[in-house]
Amino acid sequence: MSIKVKVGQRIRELRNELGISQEALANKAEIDRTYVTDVENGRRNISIENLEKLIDALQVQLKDFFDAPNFIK
Amino acid sequence: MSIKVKVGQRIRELRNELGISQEALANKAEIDRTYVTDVENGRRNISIENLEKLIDALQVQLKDFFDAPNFIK
DNA sequence: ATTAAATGACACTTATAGTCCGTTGACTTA
DNA sequence: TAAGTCAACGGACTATAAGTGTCATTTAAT
Repeated sequence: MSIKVKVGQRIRELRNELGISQEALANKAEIDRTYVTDVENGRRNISIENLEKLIDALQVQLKDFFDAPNFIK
Repeated sequence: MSIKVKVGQRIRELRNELGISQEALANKAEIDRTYVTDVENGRRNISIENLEKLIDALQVQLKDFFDAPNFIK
């Protein structure tokens, strides 16, 4: 599975834990609503700056974002 | 400090631990040498796919890459 | 002091990241 | 009936990352 898909799944997982919509997350992270949809569905090769914005909005540390079974090799 | 700079510093740190040149790392990750220079110096907003290539080449897990004082908020 | 390896700086093209407008369909509540 | 929220998706567009070339500078060894 590609890193894009893994990142998307993890973002969706954490967003659902927060109980907020894609649009709410997008607004919080100050990125486009349609872009969040694409990222969650593994269609975007997101840059580190936008990934940081999303992870901040999801209120987790970078290291904890990547501390999930999906990312371990 | 921006995430770009932090990522660059961390890559340089891990590369030095491995004791390899920028060019050797670039070859391992199948990325251009000058691109690695730019990333290490915080001049590139790297994508998750290229970051994964570099982290793989540095032989660390994503979560361990971000488990450094620089990245903790 | 000269050579060679390693790194830095930066301009440039092309590929694609990311935005903005909208529509559609599934589901929910009134 | 609607009327609202939400996610998925498309098309057109703009901004910028990817990728490369070239020359300058540093560093270490001879």
